[in-house]
Order: sequence, then structure tokens, then C-alpha cells
Amino acid sequence: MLKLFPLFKDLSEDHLTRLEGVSRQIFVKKGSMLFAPGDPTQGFFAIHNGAVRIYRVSSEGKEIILEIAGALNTFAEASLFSDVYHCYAEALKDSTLYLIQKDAFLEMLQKDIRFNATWVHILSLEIIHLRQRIEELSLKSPRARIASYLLLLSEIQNNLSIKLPAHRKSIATLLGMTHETFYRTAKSLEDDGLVLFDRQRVEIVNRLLLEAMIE
Amino acid sequence: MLKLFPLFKDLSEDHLTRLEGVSRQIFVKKGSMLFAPGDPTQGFFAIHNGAVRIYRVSSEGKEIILEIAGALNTFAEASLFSDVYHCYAEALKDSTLYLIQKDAFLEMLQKDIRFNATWVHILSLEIIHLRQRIEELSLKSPRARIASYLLLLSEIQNNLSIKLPAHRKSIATLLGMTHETFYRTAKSLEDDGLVLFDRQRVEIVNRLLLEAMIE
DNA sequence: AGATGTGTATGATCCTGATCATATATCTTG
DNA sequence: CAAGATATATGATCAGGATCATACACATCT
Repeated sequence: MLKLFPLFKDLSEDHLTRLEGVSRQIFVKKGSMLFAPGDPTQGFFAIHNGAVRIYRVSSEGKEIILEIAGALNTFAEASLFSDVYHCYAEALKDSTLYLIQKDAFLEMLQKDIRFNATWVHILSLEIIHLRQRIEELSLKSPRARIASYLLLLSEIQNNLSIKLPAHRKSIATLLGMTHETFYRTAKSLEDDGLVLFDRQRVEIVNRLLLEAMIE
Repeated sequence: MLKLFPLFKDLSEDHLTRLEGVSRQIFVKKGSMLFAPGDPTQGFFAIHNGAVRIYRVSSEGKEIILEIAGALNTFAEASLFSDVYHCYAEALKDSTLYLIQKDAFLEMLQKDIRFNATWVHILSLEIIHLRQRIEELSLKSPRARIASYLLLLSEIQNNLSIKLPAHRKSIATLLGMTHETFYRTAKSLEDDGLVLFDRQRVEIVNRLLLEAMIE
């Protein structure tokens, strides 16, 4: 059911049906790897349920998390134009995914101009999104980065009560800080009455103050 | 002469000619603004010569430089799918640019599937590039960020002798550090015999060590 | 259930890079 | 050319976040 994915929401019924035709369902257990650098690209992925972490490893073994993708997210779109993957993808939970197969997808792009046009639009939005990420990483204060991330999640999930897509430790790395700093800063946000952490959930208590914080 | 631009290198002669048909040449003086947030989008830009700085301003007046684009770079591609610009663009030098007009360009995309396919490819590469930027920003050490940036310039300019696209101060902001830190770190790179700064030029003396530094 | 591993949490210390200050060089402009 | 503005450069100080250490809660597995 690809139509549920935000990425595909602008596609026609016809496109969706054909897209499903070139997709393969995949089940993975928590902790298993979907691909690693150097693996030949098969296509990109759409997460039906579960969560996946995309990361690279520096030569000293430090992980850099590029993305944490949760249910209804897609990842590795750019693999369409590369022969091999350039990062690791690891399931953070038991997950079911769709693999949209590269060759078939590229052929669809080449055959159908409307589909192609939609895809251009989708990629453009992705670029805008990445630019925002860059801006956020430049907002150096951990407080601001956490605030910004929570607001992003809130927007995506369309709810002031957020479900974290992964454990705090991964999120800390994604936001470019140590987990210690994340725990401490999260607590200070709680102490200031802005948010409320409860296991995998976060409640945004004072949205306006949180927004004021990110700039 | 759009064919000189890396972005357009995969386009056919025919596409290039038509693209030039929908482009307008623009001359700007150093310091002048090309657009600001809220301005209606006219299209995206290709720099024939000169340099442009793309930035946002936080509410406290801090500038975040998203990009420094030099000769043969393009910028604001994503404006095609937005009604207004979301950042500032300021000429760092007297520059001549091409404005690729939005409506005409979108029409080309819709009419020509080969052109469209090429554009999808171009955008995908841009996404890969932005991901690298994110990775670099997460490489927290200023040394590593500077090293990485110099190697990037060296690759783009295809030369171990690099021409800086802007003054150091702007570059410092682009790399997410203060200019003081940039000057100091640059000097320490010189002291270690890795590079050699001389006004607007930088010579990469020891490329291998520089590469070893970024990871 | 017990054992092992991982996530969560918090304290103590250290170090890097930001900030503030100041000086010189270079560029721009009248 | 003089004068003002801006970039380059470097020193002194400070603070925020990394690192190291430790402890407890939970989950997973045998």
C-alpha cells in the first residue's frame, strides 16, 4: 500500500499500481543490516512499519547518523544513480519494508513523463529539506537542535504528542551530540516546562517557547 | 554559454540551445542582493563569473551561510517548486549570471522526457552532495572541516592550487566556525606543512595527510 | 530466573572553540 | 591620496559540551 507514503501522495492510482508492481516486500529483524557501503544498489526503500538508521563510519570507528527513518519514510532514493551504496542501513526494530527496484523504477521514469515530473518535484522538496538540516546543524546549541528536531517530528506526525522513532542514544548522534548531552539537555527542557518525556513518547507542552528557541 | 556549466554537461546541444532561449543574462555589482526571503521566485541562477553567497538570518541577526557559489556554479534550483525564495542571495563580487526562468524551464521539463530524466539525475546528485555537507558539518573538528572543504574545492577546480571563492571570513561562516578559529586553524595547517595560504590562493602541499585528516 | 548487554541517567573534569579585545593590512570610496 | 570600512591576524579569557566514570533500569537470551 504505497499510497500511504507521503513521498508518493502525489502519484496517480495508475502510477501507484505500477510502482507496487516493481516493489518487493521485505521483512527484517531488529539489528540486521539492509546494506553496507560497496554493496551493489538494488533500489530504494519505503518503511511500512519499523525504523531504520542510515549511517557512515569514520576510520576511527565513529558513527555519523545521516538519517533515522521511521514508518512511512523512504530512504536511499539517491541510490538510483549510483552503482553501490555509500552508507550502512540497519534496522532499529523488526520492520517490514518495500524495496522499490532500481531498474524497473528508472524505466518507469523514462517511459512516463508525468511520473518523471512528479519525481522531480519530490526530489526538489528533498533538497529543501536537506538544506534545512544543514541550517539546523549550524544552529550550534544542543538545545536549539533538540527543539528543532522535536518540532519536526511533531509536524511529521501531526501531533503535539510525539513518538520517538528510535532510542535517545541514536537520536543524540543524529543531532550531532553525545548521548550524555542529549539526556542532560532534554532534562533541562523538561525542567523549563517546554516538553515532557515519557519513555518513547514526548509531549510538547509549550510549543511557542520551543519555536522561539530555535532561532 | 551554458554548456560550460557542470550542471548542464549532460544536456544535448538541442536542450542547451532551448535552455539558453529561456535564460536571461544579468549583471550585478558586488554587494547587491539578488533576492531575499519572500520575493516571488523567478527561476534559478547560473554564475558565469563572480561569486554569490546564499544565507539566512536568524532572529538574533546571526547569518547562516548555506552556500558560496562561484563561477560555473548554479544556485536556487529548488526555487522552481516554491512561490517565494527562502533565503538571501548576495553578490560577493561584480558578477554576471544567467537567470533560468522558472515557467519556461518547468515547461521544458514537462514537454521533454529526456530533459526531465537528466534533471532527475542532476537533482539526485545534488542530494548526494548535500548529504556529504551534512556529514562534514557533523565532523566537528574545525581542522577536519577546513581540510574537507579545501579538498572539495581542489576537486571542483581540478587543481592542487585552489582559488578561494570568497574571503576567509565568509568561508569560516560557511564552515560553521568563527573567523578567528578559521584564521588560527588555517595557520596551524600551514605550520604542519599541509597547505600554503597566499592571499586568495591555497596550495595543497600534502594531499594525502589532508585526506587522512578528514576521517 | 539469572546473566549479560544496552539504554538511561548524572556527576566530575578537561579542552576546544567562542567571545572579547586589539592591532595591522587591505580594499573601497569620496 | 586620505579616510573610513572591512578583512586578516593574534592574544587572553571563558563557557559549553566532550570525555571519563559510575550506577541503575530494562530488555533479551539461555
